[in-house]
Amino acid sequence: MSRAPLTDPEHAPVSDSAAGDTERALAHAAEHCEAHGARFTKARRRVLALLLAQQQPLTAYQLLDLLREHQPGAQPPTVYRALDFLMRNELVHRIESTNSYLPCNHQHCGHHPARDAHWPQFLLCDSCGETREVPLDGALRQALTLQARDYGFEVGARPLELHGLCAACRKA
Amino acid sequence: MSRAPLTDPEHAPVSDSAAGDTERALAHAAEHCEAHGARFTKARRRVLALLLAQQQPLTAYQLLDLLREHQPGAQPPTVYRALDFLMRNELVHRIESTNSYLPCNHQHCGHHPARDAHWPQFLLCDSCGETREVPLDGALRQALTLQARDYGFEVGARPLELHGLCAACRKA
DNA sequence: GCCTAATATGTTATAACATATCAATTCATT
DNA sequence: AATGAATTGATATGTTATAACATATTAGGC
Repeated sequence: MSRAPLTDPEHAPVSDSAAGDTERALAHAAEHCEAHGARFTKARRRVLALLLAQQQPLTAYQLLDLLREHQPGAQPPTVYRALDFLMRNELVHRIESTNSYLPCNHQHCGHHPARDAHWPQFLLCDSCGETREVPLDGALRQALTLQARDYGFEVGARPLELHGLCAACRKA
Repeated sequence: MSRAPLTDPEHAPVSDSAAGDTERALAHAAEHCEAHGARFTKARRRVLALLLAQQQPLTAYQLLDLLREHQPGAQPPTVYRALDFLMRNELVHRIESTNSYLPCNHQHCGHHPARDAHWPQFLLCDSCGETREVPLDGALRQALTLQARDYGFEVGARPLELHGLCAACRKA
């Protein structure tokens, strides 16, 4: 897999609005953890901040490389533990088809008041790598559930990963 | 991941009907390859036979262990090359969420006259591990396509992996 | 039949992704 | 401060997959 170049939020120049978004997302994460009695430690915050600074999902080892710029002794378990914590707390998603991780955008899940319970869906562009998290709409959800029922199967709310072409890449 | 015990088609006793199914599937594969100018070699046949003898998907290294019973020098590339070939020729599928491989059942794809082009779907039981390949029905297919279109996204015909509970495990 | 180009396989090594284990530290609570 | 639970550090290892290069096999033209 070839992947795009990466950004370090504490070293690279970022737009004010992007930095503001990151701050807001970190503040939201801190609140969310507090509310659930989970400890949003420095290590966990740092990993989430690195993910938030990217336009694309990162693999665990890309994240590790970035982390080592601040924390040279970081090892794989450092990253994987932080990712496990963040995933358990619905702050990060894992994309199985690309072994990569990205921040939850909170559009699909319980953190967002207007949405049903967690059932995120990802649109993955096979051309540019864009990975977009969108809510699973009712019609699709129902179609999934019904088709599964034809086979006596009850589907769980695992993220769907839909590969294809994003709007920009379709034009080009 | 814990996995069920495995079967070696050339050593273990199997029912006549299962053996017959395997033979038919191998014959079908041979024809299919012939028709496409692809070489269905001994190595490839052996790997497909091992997969056909299982009730469940296998990982590449489980397959390697089985392969080594006949072919002690087999190495990872032996298995991965055979799997690549079999996947390119639509004879085997890879399940991304479990890093495992299983034979195509030909119910969903061009090999089967009554079906549309390749768009398999898998129902994966998180309790017993059953992995069932079923055709993606029209309603679900349309719902997927339409929802993606809302985001300017064009979905490709990649297999869907739906996790949940099979009928037997729901009862229990 | 023989040559040759293409395809497939053997072999070694390594890349890429992830977890087990145990010791040391930190933290919240008493 | 003492305790127990959660977290982190550190080392090693497990698991999944591919790169790179040598050798063997095969199909097709001569």
